Amino acid sequence: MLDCQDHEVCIERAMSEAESICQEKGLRFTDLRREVLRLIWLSHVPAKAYDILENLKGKEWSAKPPTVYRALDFLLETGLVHKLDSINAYIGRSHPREKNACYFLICTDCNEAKECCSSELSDAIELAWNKNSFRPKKITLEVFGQCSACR
Amino acid sequence: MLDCQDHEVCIERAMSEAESICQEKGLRFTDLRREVLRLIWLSHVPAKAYDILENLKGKEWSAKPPTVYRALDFLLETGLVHKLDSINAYIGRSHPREKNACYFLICTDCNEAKECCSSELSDAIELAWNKNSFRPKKITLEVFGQCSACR
DNA sequence: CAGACAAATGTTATATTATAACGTCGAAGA
DNA sequence: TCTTCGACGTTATAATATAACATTTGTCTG
Repeated sequence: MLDCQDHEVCIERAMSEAESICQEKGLRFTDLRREVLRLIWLSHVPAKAYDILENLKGKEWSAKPPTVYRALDFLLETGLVHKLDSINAYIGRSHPREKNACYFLICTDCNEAKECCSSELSDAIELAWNKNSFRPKKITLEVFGQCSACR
Repeated sequence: MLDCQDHEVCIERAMSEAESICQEKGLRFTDLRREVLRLIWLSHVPAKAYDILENLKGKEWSAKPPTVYRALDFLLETGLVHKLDSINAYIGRSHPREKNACYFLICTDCNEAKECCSSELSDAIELAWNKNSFRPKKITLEVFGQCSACR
């Protein structure tokens, strides 16, 4: 389900974009945060916190749960990753500078997740919520099904 | 945020509809399942599994986690409740006979959740996914924000 | 550069959410 | 009646996440 031609290139682009964003915002992109972000991008399926934790062990970090969760909090706040609530997993954000709400197609066969940022859809959603006189702050939209590769 | 005039009436309608549905489908609506469903409806905010567990204790049940989770599994499968993945909580389903996907507006102030079944919205979603040649099976759409009562 | 402060990380413990595995019992059908 | 299967009891543990406090490191200021 991956769209990119060369995932290595894709990861490097994401990493260097993260560098710039942190620099611009005056945030500290520490080795730990860098490594956690890289591990998330390296995974071809959304990464679970405790899997990241396992991957950190044996490297230079004293990896305990808070180690990972704090890095994840930073990455989420900075907009560098998304959390998929329905599966408790984390995925790299392809366009971290864009404010658009994103949606996810999660394949129940191969477990890959595709990030979608159709504004067409977010417009429909905004409209529907306005009718309910509800002021949306955060949208969780996760669709489970079968991706084209798995049909 | 509750729409109903008299929540007691609302609960009784939900309970008796659940009775009919189980009878029609030949499913056993046991006392435990009945009580768990009632506890979910009694809560004015989405009910957490371990809160339900606490409420079962002191009644006639030997309440352990599996007691509750098994009842919840039954209610979910039978379509009598929804699970809100983003907050790990359960809410009664207002129209258990309808197949429509439902969406939720969750107020970050009062914690109440409103169930919405706008087909307009689900159509927009279906369409968008079709463009991605993705075959949806289950949709999780949960919107956090401020409800009209809390403005 | 020293000192002070804040932010990041280390560490220990525990909270919260959920399921596996196996035993017992009773309702419903053969 | 027998038997079978589903529901529930019970014990244990897995999986996800955070609280609270200690220590280290980076940065700013003088």
